[in-house]
Amino acid sequence: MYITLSAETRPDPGPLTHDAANRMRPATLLKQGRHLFHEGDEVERIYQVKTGVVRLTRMLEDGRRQVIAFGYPGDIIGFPADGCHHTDCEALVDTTLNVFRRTALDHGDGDPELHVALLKAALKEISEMQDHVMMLGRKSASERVASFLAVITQRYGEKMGSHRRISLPMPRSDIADFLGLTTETVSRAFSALRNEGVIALNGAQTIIVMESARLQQLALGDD
Amino acid sequence: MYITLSAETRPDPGPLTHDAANRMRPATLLKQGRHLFHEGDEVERIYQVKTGVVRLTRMLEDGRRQVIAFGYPGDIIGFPADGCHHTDCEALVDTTLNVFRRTALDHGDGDPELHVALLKAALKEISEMQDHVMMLGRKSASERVASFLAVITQRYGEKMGSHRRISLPMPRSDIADFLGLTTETVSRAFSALRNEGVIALNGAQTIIVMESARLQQLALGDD
DNA sequence: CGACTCCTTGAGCAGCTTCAATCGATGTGG
DNA sequence: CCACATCGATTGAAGCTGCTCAAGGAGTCG
Repeated sequence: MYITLSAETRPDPGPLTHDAANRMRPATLLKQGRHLFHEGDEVERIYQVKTGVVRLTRMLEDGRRQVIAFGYPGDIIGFPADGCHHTDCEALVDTTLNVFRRTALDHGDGDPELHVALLKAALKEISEMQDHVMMLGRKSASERVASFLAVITQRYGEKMGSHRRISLPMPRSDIADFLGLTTETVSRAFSALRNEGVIALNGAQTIIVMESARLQQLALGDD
Repeated sequence: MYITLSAETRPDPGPLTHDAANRMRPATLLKQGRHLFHEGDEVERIYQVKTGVVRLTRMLEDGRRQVIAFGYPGDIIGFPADGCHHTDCEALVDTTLNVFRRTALDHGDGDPELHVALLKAALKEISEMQDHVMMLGRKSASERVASFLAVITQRYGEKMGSHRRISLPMPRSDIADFLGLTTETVSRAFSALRNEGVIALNGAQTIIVMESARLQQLALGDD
């Protein structure tokens, strides 16, 4: 999950293709808090999130942390670069994953459709990452938070009459490390949105988006 | 070109593979200042920079700009997402490019090696982009500038005794938009490095790196 | 030489971070 | 069932980093 605002809804988060589904190993369960892999591990498998949410992080020597992405259902996780993982991956909630062999990237495991699908997924990831770069490089704190909420709402929000409800499985610190901010700044931005009536908070995890159009405006700096 | 610090030197920036080279169209020339494509254009071809340097940018409605990447020799440019370009691409100097059909992504244009090579290039781009995200999200201005110079030095610096020389084909404003800073901040960071004897400036475009080890320390926040 | 563009430097300001205290939800033991 | 401990979230106050605005310098091209 990166910060991409687009009009179209998310494609079916099911298996890559019917054929691809036939080739993959049975889904595995990753319990909340458990790591799927660590930075530096050799890449042996590639995963697609089936249900749940995972977090991809990278660290600097001195402990500064960046959340690279959140993996939501349908997202492909664990693309290798020179053979090893460059992020840690941890489950934010109990998560099930479809598993593919790494070799599927080289020759598609005899399944050209799978190969093409993986390439497509990689291209989508590049594009979404570009949005994330734009956000980190050029958007203000409040714009970043609005962007984050707008994307989650658009992709994963449940309709509730004219409103939408989203649940945030990650703590504020993960959101902060994703957006390049501190937890305090994220919290203040949430409060500001609440005070303006754009969102309502129901505990820290559940958010009612009252004015999603306004949220998208704010995400683009249209204030 | 993203901000990746790694020990190994850059692989041969020649054509993807011998076979792939045979399949591609003859190299084209893109004069300095000319656009290869614009944001929103339909993707018809994919390019590999042969000589020269290009700049990939993305804009926000209100004019804020982010340089997503610089394309140096060997880099693949123009990966599509839902069929169209999401960045502008402009040549910073006269540039030659190898050209591939977009369909090479779908079925390799009958060349499986090419298909694999493109996928590999996409995976590398994802990894480098992750470094860029880490930098924008968590590094200070001086660390970003040091990272930028360290990478350029490592990959493209010419040896000059114990020093290395690099030439920066892009103006300060492009560096600033790449690093998520302003030109003034970039300029100040350059001056600080000069005052500390880490680099020497020979005009604005040519830089002598006196202490590249120190530069890499600074890039990682080891000050 | 003069005009232009880009780069550098300075001064003041704003936004975000840091540090610190409080609040609120959750869970545990008495 | 309540008191209390714990952890995350929120809010406040002060400080710092990087931005804005402005002026001057350096290289380039007519």
